[in-house]
Parts: sequence; structure tokens; C-alpha cells
Amino acid sequence: MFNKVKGTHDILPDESIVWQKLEKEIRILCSNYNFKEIRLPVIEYTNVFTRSIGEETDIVSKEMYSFQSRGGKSITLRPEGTAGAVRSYVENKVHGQEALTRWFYFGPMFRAERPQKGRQRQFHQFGIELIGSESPVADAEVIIFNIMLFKRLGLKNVKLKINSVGDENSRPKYIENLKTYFSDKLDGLCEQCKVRYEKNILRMLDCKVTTCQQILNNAPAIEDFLDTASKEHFETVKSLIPQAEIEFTCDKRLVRGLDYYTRTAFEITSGDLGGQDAIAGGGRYDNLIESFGKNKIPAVGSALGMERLIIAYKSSGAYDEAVSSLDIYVTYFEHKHVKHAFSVLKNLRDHGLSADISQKAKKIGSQLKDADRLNSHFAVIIGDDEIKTGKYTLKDLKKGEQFTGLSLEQVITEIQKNINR
RNA sequence: GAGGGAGUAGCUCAGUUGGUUAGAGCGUCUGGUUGUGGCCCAGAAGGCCGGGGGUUCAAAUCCCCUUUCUCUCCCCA
Repeated sequence: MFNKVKGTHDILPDESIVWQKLEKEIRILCSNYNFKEIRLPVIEYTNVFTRSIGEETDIVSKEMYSFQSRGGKSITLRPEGTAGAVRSYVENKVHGQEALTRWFYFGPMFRAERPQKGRQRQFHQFGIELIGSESPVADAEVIIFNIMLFKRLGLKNVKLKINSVGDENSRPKYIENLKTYFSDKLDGLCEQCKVRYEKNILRMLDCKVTTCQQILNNAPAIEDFLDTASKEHFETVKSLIPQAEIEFTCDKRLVRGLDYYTRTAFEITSGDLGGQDAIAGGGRYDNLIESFGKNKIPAVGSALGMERLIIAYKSSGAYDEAVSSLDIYVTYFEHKHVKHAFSVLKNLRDHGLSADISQKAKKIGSQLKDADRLNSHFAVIIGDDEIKTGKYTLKDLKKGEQFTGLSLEQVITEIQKNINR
């Protein structure tokens, strides 16, 4: 027996039809918002991620699939999309071609985590990146895009939380302050918070342990450390989102797991997901491009988990069971008819119909049963009489009606009349 | 990395205090007479009871190990 690798998943046709629908809706909205598709490699040199995401983050420190190339260089399966997009932006000198870049991408991402509901080792993200604008308009656009997508798909129980995580001026001061605040309170904190205190103090803010929460309640808040420019930026973002008739809450404890975020951070959760409730997240990353060796170019972006989107979509109520279907199925009585049937099949397909044919000249009833199972709208029946006269028998399997004596042209027009695309 | 739950037919699951050839529903295949699907009826195929070891006269059932899936924590999308 061969098994799929732990945390990977086969998407069979019954499932891929849902993916296609969602991808189609997403593409429509992208064109609506003027985002253009980029397709990037699944592997990058490891330092693309370590430098941008942050050495101390969980993703980099314990979740990356890295290996040595034959030349001895360290290569990593991408754990997220932004780092590669920024690498590509800088490498292709896109900043010289356009003032503002609006990209979107789809694709598999890889993280070596323990799989559970809504979390796999190979998972798929859709993301957008808006590069080249420091304006709060850009932040608002990215956030609004995500919410509008969920509205378009009919998702319910979706909540938007936003926060400002500061920038290179305010964050160090804030972190310094947090350290002092917690320094004499470490004994009352959970074991993990003690580790976070040393490694990534901001993560302490969203600890769920109640004793930690009590201590956190009196902890200094990031907003008191924001400089006036950052404050103004955040206020403008907050004033723009309601213009799209979108509700949100400000969550002072919202921090993100990737180090590159500055100023605006947001997260969208769904009540339909269980433990892993974040369906999309993102924020501003004004210093990331600079760290790839370019001038300081500001940017905002977001990513959403496709598997999680599908879970939420399926439980939304707006979801109709997607079924594959066929326009016409070709049946024939005896083996000697197969050549003729085959040319009819080709003709039907040439007219753009989705058509299939029985593999064997078994009993016609059995062939019609096959047609029914394939969810075919029509079946054409070919035998001695039909071949002799060139007039076919067409059966409408949905209505249970049957037409006889139709020429091939009439067959095709009858089908085209009844199918809607 | 830590902790729960579960592996029996293609699918969903029964399986008594260990006791003969391991069951059901759905699905699949065949048939119910000549060239007509869905409903109905009849029949058939299909299982190393996840794998290995142990206890026993006897193991799907009890014990140990292992593996896979799943869920939770952590973290993230």
C-alpha cells in the first residue's frame, strides 16, 4: 500500500469542481479590483524566507521544508507567498515599470505542522499584494477586497479584526516597555509566555490562559506608542472601511506571526472553522522590500487559506452541491455500429458539446443507465435504422421525452436549445 | 512538540460474556426475452477485521508494539 504524505490531500473531481467555482469567483473579483496574476516558483532559496519572515518565528524556526540542492545551496518549499512575491518584485525591477503594483496569486504552500481540521502540510493560499503605496487607501482596499469576496460567496459568521502594530520607530519602544512591565510578573505567567517573553514578546498579547489575560489587561497598549503619522494612518484606515459598508472591531491584542508587518494588521475569522478560525489575514509591510536590497517601497497584502475558505463556503448555506454533468451520451446497439457512433461523437464535440460514448455495445438500457449516472441531459441512440436513414433518435433524459427522425443538425440544435451556459 | 478519538466490503457502519463458513444498507455487476434510464424484484462479485507480536483449545473481540487517519493545544491562512 502506498499512502499520501502526511498532511497532503488528493483533490478528486467531486472536490475540484468546488475549487474551480471559488477560483472563478476570485478571479472575477480580482479583475474587478484590478489585480493581476503572478505565478511564482514553489521553491526559493531559504534566505528569502528567513530574512523576511523572521528567524524567531514558528514558521522559520520549525515549520519549513528545507533541503540542499545538488550544488549545496539551501532551498525551501515556500511556507507563504509574500516573501517570494517581494523577491520577484525586486529581482524583476518592477518598481521601475510602474508606480503601483497590484498582484494576486494562487498556489500551494508548505508548512511542517501537525495536521488538523483546516490545517494541512501542503495547503493552498490565495493572496494579493499592493506594492508601492504608503497611503491608507491601499490598506483599506486590501481589507475591503477580502470582505467583499466573502460577501460575494455568501459566507456568514465572518468577523474582521484590525490593529496597528507600529513601525520601526514605535515598535522597539513598545517592546522595551512590555519587557519592563512583565519583568517582575513572570512568575504569574504560563510556561509558554515565559518562552515568548524571551523570544517573541508580542505573541504574549494573544495568550488565552486566564491568569495571563489578567496580567495582560493592565499591560501597556501599542496605540499609546504610535507616532502621530502612524496614528493618523490608522485612523484613516478605520474611516475608510465603513465606506464599503463593512463592520470591524479593533483588537489591541492582534499581533501577527510574521515579523515583517508594520502599522496595519488584520485578521478575518469565520465561526464555521473550529479551532483554526483564521480564514484570511494580512497587513502592511513597509520595510520588507528594503530588506531585499531596494529602496524603501511601502506595501500591503493579504492571504487567505483556500481549504478554510471551502469549509466556510460549504457550511454557508449559499453552497449548492456542485455536480458534474454532460450534454449528451452516445449509445449504440451492436459493435458494428461503433464506427458510425464514433463519427457522430466527433461531430457533437466539434460543435462544442460535452459528449461521451459507451465503451461497449451492451444492452441499450444499461447504456442509458450509464448516461443517467453521468448526469447527461441527452442521449442519442444509434442502430441499423438510424444509420440507414441518417435520422437519429434523441432522448431528453431530464424530461423523459424522445424525438425520432432527427438529422444530426437537428440533434445539435435541439441540444443547444436546451442547455444553458 | 504535547494530548484525546478511531482503523471491519468501494462508501456509511453493525458485530453479544472471546466460540463454527464475518453481516446490513448504499454502490457495483448480471438477470427479470426482441431497440430504451430513474422505481421495483431476484441473483452475484467484493474482506489477510490497518500491520506485527503475545495470551488462549479458540481472537475482529483481551494485552503490548507499530502505522495511518482524525480532533484539540501550540501556531497560522
